Amino acid sequence: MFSKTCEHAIKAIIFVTKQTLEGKRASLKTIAFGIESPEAYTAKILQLLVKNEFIFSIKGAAGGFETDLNKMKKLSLMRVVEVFDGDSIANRCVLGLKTCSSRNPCPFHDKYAPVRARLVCILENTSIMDLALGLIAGKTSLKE
Amino acid sequence: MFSKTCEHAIKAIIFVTKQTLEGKRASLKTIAFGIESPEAYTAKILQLLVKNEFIFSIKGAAGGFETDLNKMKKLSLMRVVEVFDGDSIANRCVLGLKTCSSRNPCPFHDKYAPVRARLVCILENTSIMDLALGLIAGKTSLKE
DNA sequence: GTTAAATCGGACAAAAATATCCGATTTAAT
DNA sequence: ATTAAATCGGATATTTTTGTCCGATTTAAC
Repeated sequence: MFSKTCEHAIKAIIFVTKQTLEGKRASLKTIAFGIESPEAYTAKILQLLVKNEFIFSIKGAAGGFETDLNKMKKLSLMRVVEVFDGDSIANRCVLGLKTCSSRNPCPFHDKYAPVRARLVCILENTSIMDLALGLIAGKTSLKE
Repeated sequence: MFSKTCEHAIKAIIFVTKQTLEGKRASLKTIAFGIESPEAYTAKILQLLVKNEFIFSIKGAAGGFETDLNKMKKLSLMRVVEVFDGDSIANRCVLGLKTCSSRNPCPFHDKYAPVRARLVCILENTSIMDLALGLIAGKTSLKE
């Protein structure tokens, strides 16, 4: 559903938010270990999260990454997904047709449309904070 | 959602079913043109469809591909997807965790589970014949 | 100021997915 | 039997995605 890059990004921002909630600054190493993703690749993804102002970084000794908790309450999963995977979740035809729409639908369009609408709705109404809180509560996990 | 290979496969089997409904045998060329997919790649995919007994091929001059219409009434989209993409649609964790399940969920698992269940239900209850009939009725399209 | 821990950014590498090529084989039509 | 249209199957090529490397830069701590 999401690209691997997007998966890493989602896990990373949830992890950093969790750390911030716990009063800890998260280093690249800690993050990569915490979400079981390759360190170098994770570094690249964190840079993108910083560039998009989803998280911020502190350079120098004892530096790392943090989030703005109030921002995370408002930031939807949808916004993060859009940055990494564009609008493919919401718009791309499941059979790959360029011009597929309700006016010119592919054979599966009408059956899939309500599922997609529901998915988009959930993505828009789920905040990163929601996901981080579930993690802190021990109800969910980012690792095997 | 589906791999490109799976997309081509779905379009191909719908197209062949439409042709069979119209009393025409479909050649590779006709199919590739009709679903706007690369000819050589489509040939490969048709072979897989044949091997899985979703369609059958007639060799020699004036040969091509056909489907068993009664079979297409019963064949669900889900079965086709499973052959090409495995059970990833129904089971793979959206964040890529190996052991994600309702017992050990990733942060998004519980929110996504009902959407996935609905999707699987629709895939299982949509037959290839359903999709081919929509195409014949001119309500849907396989090309831009 | 020096040091060391950390991010930053661009080039590069590996792996997976997508797609092509081409000769071999089959077989319907004549 | 011959021909020609078509599938079959394995090797290969291209493209995209995923992931790595490494030197440059920043900056907090001492």
